[in-house]
Order: sequence, then C-alpha cells, then structure tokens
Amino acid sequence: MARRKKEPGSVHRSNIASAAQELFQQKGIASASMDEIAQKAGYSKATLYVYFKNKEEIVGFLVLESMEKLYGHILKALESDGNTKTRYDNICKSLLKYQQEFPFYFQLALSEINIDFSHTDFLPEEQETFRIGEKINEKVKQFIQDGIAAGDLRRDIQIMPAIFSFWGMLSGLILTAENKKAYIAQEMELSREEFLTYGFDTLYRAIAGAPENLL
Amino acid sequence: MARRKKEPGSVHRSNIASAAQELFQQKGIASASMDEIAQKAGYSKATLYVYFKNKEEIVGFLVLESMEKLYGHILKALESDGNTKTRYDNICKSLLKYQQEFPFYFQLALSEINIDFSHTDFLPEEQETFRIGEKINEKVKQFIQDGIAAGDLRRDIQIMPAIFSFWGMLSGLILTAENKKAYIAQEMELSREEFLTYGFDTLYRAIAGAPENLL
Amino acid sequence: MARRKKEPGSVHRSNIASAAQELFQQKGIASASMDEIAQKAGYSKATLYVYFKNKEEIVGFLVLESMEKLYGHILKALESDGNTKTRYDNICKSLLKYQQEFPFYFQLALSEINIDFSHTDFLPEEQETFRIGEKINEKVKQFIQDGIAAGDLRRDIQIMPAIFSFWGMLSGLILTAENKKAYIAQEMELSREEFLTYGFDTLYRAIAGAPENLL
Amino acid sequence: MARRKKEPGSVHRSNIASAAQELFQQKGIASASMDEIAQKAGYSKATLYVYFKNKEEIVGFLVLESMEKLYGHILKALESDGNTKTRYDNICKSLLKYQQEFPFYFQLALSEINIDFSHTDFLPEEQETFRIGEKINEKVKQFIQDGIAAGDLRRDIQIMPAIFSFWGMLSGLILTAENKKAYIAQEMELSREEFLTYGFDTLYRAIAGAPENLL
DNA sequence: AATGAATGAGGGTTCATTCAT
DNA sequence: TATGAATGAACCCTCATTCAT
Repeated sequence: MARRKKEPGSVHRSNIASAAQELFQQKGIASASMDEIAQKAGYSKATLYVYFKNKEEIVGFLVLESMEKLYGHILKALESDGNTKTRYDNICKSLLKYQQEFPFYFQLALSEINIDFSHTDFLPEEQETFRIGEKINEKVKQFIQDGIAAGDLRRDIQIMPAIFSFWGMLSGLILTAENKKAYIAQEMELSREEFLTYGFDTLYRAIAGAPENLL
Repeated sequence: MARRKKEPGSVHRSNIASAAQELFQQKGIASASMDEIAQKAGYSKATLYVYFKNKEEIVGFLVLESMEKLYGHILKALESDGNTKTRYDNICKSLLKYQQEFPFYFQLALSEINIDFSHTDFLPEEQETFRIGEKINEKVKQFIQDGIAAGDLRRDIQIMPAIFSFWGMLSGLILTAENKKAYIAQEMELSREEFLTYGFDTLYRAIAGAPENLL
Repeated sequence: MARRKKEPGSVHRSNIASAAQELFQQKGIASASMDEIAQKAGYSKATLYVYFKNKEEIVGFLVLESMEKLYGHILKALESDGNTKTRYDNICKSLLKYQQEFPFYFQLALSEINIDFSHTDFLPEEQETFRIGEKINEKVKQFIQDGIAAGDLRRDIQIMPAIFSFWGMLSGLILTAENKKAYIAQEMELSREEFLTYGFDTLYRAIAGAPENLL
Repeated sequence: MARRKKEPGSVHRSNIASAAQELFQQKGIASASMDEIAQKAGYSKATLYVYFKNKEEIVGFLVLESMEKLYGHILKALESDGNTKTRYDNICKSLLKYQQEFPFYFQLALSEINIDFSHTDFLPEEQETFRIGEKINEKVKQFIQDGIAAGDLRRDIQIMPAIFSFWGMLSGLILTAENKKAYIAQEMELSREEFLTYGFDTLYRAIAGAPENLL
C-alpha cells in the first residue's frame, strides 16, 4: 500500500478505533481479530501497534470515547430548560442516541460483570471512564433534586437508588427494544420509537409526583 | 416441555453441559476451551463431540435448559394465589433466582444482539428456546389481565408492550444490581436485596392502578 | 499428512527433540523456529505442543539428554582399569565424543551465562541437569584422588579448583579445535585429532607428578 | 591499526555502537532490539540505518572494536620487560581484562561456530577483525620463541599448536570462572581471582621448562 | 461408545528494515 | 543528515475439530 500522508497521529488512532468499533459490534471483542481491524482500517497490522499498545488498549480507548460522548449527550439533555418531564424525555433520548451510536458499548456497560472487579491495575483509560461515569451520576442527581423541588417528582424518592435503578431499567429497556426489534414490530403494532416512548412514560409514572403526594 | 426419556447418553450430555456451564460462568464462553470442559466433565475431549456437534451446541443446550428452569420458576410464582402485588413480587423473585442460578445466561438473554438475527439456520435447541419464551409471555399476559380484572393494575396498560418493557427493565435492574454490587453497597446504604426491592416496587407503582383510574 | 501409527509418546518426543537439536545447532536456539522444527520432524506445528509444553521445554529436554549422555561417556571412560594417563585420555576422548555428538550443547555448557542465575523457577529438567553435573564432578574427583594415591598426579593438586579449571580448559580447547578447524588444518600441519592430542598432553603435564614431587 | 580520521559521523557510529554494546551484554544480541539501541543511543531508529547497514554490521563493528582493544592489551602486556613468567601472567591478565570489558565478545570468540564458515561474503569489519587476530598471534609467537630462547619454556613446544591450544584453554578457563562464579565461591573457598591464578599457574607448568629440559 | 493423537487455521505481538520528507 | 511513519514477515502459541481405532 502506498505510504500515507503525514497526518496527526490522533487521526490514525481514530481510524483504527473506528474500524475496531464496527467489528467489535459485529462479532464481539474476542472474535474480532487484529488482522481484520487492520484490514478494515486500511493499515497494516503492525501499524496498529504503533498507535495502540495492544488490543486491550483499543477497547479501553473506545469505551472511554463512548463514555465521553454519553456525557456530552446527557449534558445537553439537561441543559434544556424545559420542565421536568421534558428533561426526563431528553435524558431518555440521549441514552437512546448513545445506544444507536455505540450499540456495542451500551451493551457492554450493562454486561461488564468482570471488568470492574477482576483486576486491580486499571489502565488510565479505565480510570478516566469511571470518573466520567461519576460525573454523569452527579448531573442526574441534580436533575432529580430539581424535579423534587419543582414538585414534579415524588418526595420520597431515594436519590442514589433511583439513579442506579433507572440506569439499569432504561438500559434494559433500550436493549430489549434493540434486540427484540423484529419481534416487537411483528407482534405488537409498534415501531421501536413507540415502544420505547411507552416504556419511558411508564417508568416516569413511577417517579412522578402523584397529586396526593403534593398535598 | 416433556423431558426427554432417559436415553443412554443423556446423562453424559448433562455431565458435559454442567461442566461447561460452570466454566462459561467463570470465564465466558469464548475463553472456556473444549479442553477445559472435557477435563472438568471427566471425559476425553473427543467424547464431547460424540454428545454435542460442537461448542455452539453446548451453548444452545445450556440456554434451553436455563430457559426451561426459568419457565418453571415463573410458573410456580404465578401459581401462588396471593393478590396481584404478591404475585408480581414472586415473578420478580423468580427472575432474580434465575439470575442467581444462571448469571451467565441471564446476561446473555439481554445482550444477544447477534444471536437472534445473524443467522437463519437455527438449531433445534434455539427454536425450542424461543418456544418456551413464548409460553412464558403467555403466562405473564394472563397475569396482567387478571390484575386488571381485579382492579389492581391500570386499565390503560397495553399488554404486549408492557410485558416486553417489563422484561427489559427488570432484567436491566437485576443486572445492574449484580454488576454494580460493590458500588451500590458502598455508595448507598443498601444491600442488594434492599436495592432490588426498591427498584421492583418503583416499577410496580408504574402499573398499579391509581385510585383515580378505578373510578 | 497421513495419521501416524500409534507409537509410545516418547518416540515422538525423541523425533521432535532430535529435529530441534539439529536446527539449534545450525542456527542457534533463538533462530530455529517451531515451524521449522515441526517441518523437520515431520509433524504439524501444533503437534509439537502436544509433546512439549513450549520451546523452552524442548531445550531443557535436550540439555538434560545431552548431559545424561555425557555422564554415560565419562562413566565408561573411568571404568577402564588402565593407568592414570590412560584414564585421563579416556576422559578427554569422552568429552570430545560428547562434543561431536552434541556440539550445540557442548558449546552451551560453556556459554550459559544467563541460564544459571537469571531465573529462580527451574524446570524439573534443569534441576535434573544440575544434579547430573554434580555426579560427574564426583566421579572426576575420585579419579584425581586415585591418581594422586597412585603417585601419578601431583600431590599439591587442589581437587575442586582442578576439576573446574580442567573442565573449562578442556572445553575451551575442544571448542577451539572445532571452531578454528579450517584454520588449524591450513596453518599448522595437524589434523584436529593431532592438535587435540597435543593439547590434552600439554595439559596432562601440568598435573602429572614430576619426579621431584614423588620424593 | 591506524585509527580512523575523525570523520563526521564516526561520533555517531560510536554512540550507537556503544549503546548496542551495553544492550548486547545485558540481553544478548538477538534480544536487543534496534528500537532499544536507538533509544539508548538517543537517536531515532531510522538513524541507525544511516550509520550502519543493519544490525549485523553493528555486531561486526563491535567485534572489531573489541579485537582492537584486545590487541592493545596484549601489546602492552608483552612490552613489559619482565621475565617470561611475568610476561605470561600479564598476557593472562590482559585476556581477563578484556573479558571483563567485553564479556559478550569474549564469549562470542569461543562460540562462533557459525560465524566463521556459514557465509562467504565477509564484511570488511570481519576481515579486519581476522587480520588483527593474526597480528596478535604473531606477537604471541614471538613471546614463546623468546621464552624458549631464554630457557624458560620447554624446547619441545610446537609453537602454533601451543598458541591455539593456549588461546582455547585460557578462554575456557576464564569463561568458566565467570559463568560458575557463584558455584566456585560457594563450593571452594576461592575468589575468582584466586581460582584463575591457580588455573593460570597450572597451565604455565605445562610449558615451563623443567630442569631436565634445560640440560 | 469412547478416546488418543494429530492438526489447520488463526491469534496477538514483535522487529528489522524501508521510505518519504 | 535525520526521522516519523509504516510494514512484511515471522514467531510462539492456542483451540475447535477430526480421524483411526
């Protein structure tokens, strides 16, 4: 292959990561080979090792990248100065958008049983990823507190449990919508969006302040 | 589903599958080698291929087996003649129990992006698994209809979307409780059970019939 | 390739080791690839790993094997009930024979700077190799003591230093005869055997009891 | 040999070679990568190829350099106008000093089975190395002839065989002292120097003129 | 039925070397 | 001259799978 034009190294990292991302999605991390990644990215396999120490680092990079994007989405969702329900919907949409962009990492976030606790020597990327997760939680916490203050959310919400259970439930919902897409379309008469809207609204009801709570 | 007659060989299938199950749990499907499975099961590696066509078939067998167990659990949960909330709680507990018994397959159920749609030549086991899923849905549908009839659940519930979104949300919740176990214990002051009870109850509120709906 | 007839596994180990031995000789350990070894031995590369855990184990096996052969040679050399000089000559010839059979390991014995001290987790083969070395020293020690008792060797010989310095000097001599073969033949008018005889005899003079020592 | 004029570039060759030398010593030629050499020398990897055709040439350069140093040592050892034994001791010490300075090349000199005969297209450096070896032999030859003339060495010494066998034996001795250092210290009660002195003296006895030879 | 033996295909990684600038 | 960038070619090793018995 012809030698490449000189470009900032980060471009190559991006190219490689992007190819990897697609393959990871299609076949899973373990089954996507460095050979394939190289081919898809248009580099020689050895070149991959110029830009990433090893396969693991590619994964770490992608997870971090996706987490940063998620953070961006959430941030934007919360900036909107609509009422609580509107902002809630925005958060849900952010999550959904994130899942569309990074289906693989979305899923990974739910299933990474081992990643958190199996090893103790975390890559810098992993630590950073964790830190961003914390920042997201912080933002959501604020959102809930605002919602309660505004009288839109139930007063008896326990904030941290709520955050985590919502994170789990929303993720599970979105993932189901994705994985059972065909089934849902066929069995019900709903598009994925309609199905998800139904789910999101259902969930909102669980935290929304009922009239009697406002008394 | 009718259990297979005790054929010669079915014992061996069980032994092998059981060993595989343990290993899959510990290391993931990809990382558990046929060598290890054979060793753990106490057979020669070649013998595995007498009882299973290949590794994939072992996975399929295990998924089916776990699905059958889940069906059993759900069945028992619904048999109880308590009121709607009690039966709901029982379903949640069944799901949880299933996750405890088969953490690996539970997780798989949520994340099987590829499995459903990537190939068209389904193994018999996969088809059977699907069929059992349908049966479970059927049961849950009945439960919801009963709940509505009894005035315990909202009248405006759309049954099929509700089933699927609940399945997704509950799974996501349980998985989160599992994966963020350490984090939850540390950050909140809740045990996993308490966290899950909180989540389950929150979700129930979303479908429970509010007073005004009963009029 | 056609499947092989069932043979005791040790045959295969031998075949592999033997091929490896030749290649190590020709190109050095590092440069001889498992691929080449497999090809030369007439096995698939993967088969090598059935019989040896890894490349290192092949080396260990060969070193041990060669050491055992050396021990055998030395033993036979000393059994001869000739006088001291005859037995000395026999030892030298043993060493030479060993070098002819295992040129690579002979050389390795002199140059294994790293092997002894760089790691602490010795393979069983390595430990056994060491043990045999000890046994050889023991035998040679006895030989020298006999020689002194018989009045053939100097009384002031310090046994252990003598053993080690002789081992070093003889090895160095033999190696030189091998490596400078062409040069020696051309520059002097001596065959390798004559050259070595000259060297062996020279060295013997250094320990032989001079008349004045016998008084 | 006349030193090269200080050309531009020779400084860089030195820097690179020097870094390589250290690494070769620590890890062996094969295990020291061009990357490491470049880093240690403070150049870019590509720059190495400006000053050396390839890795092999670096080795050749270093061997030659070390040979030149050895020649210098030997020269100085023989210049001393002591008696024969003193000059002999000096030669031994030179050799030892050389081994201390260039352990790696010292060892290489003994073990270069392949280097001499495997290829026919010698690098200029290799040819030069060979030429210096010849010059050293010449010097040692003169020394022996002087010793015989002085009545210090046996009259029946065959000069060329003696030179080569001594070279081999001394090298073997020194190498053994190095490689079995720990073992020698522990098993005997000798420091390396004492051990070597014992060996050197033993060897001297083999060529020293015994009284009866002087008659 | 059960297995010992063998292997093809591939996996991640390293490294000496080259080329455009 | 000096180098950043890129890569072909290997290398060691693993593993699901097959076959003769």
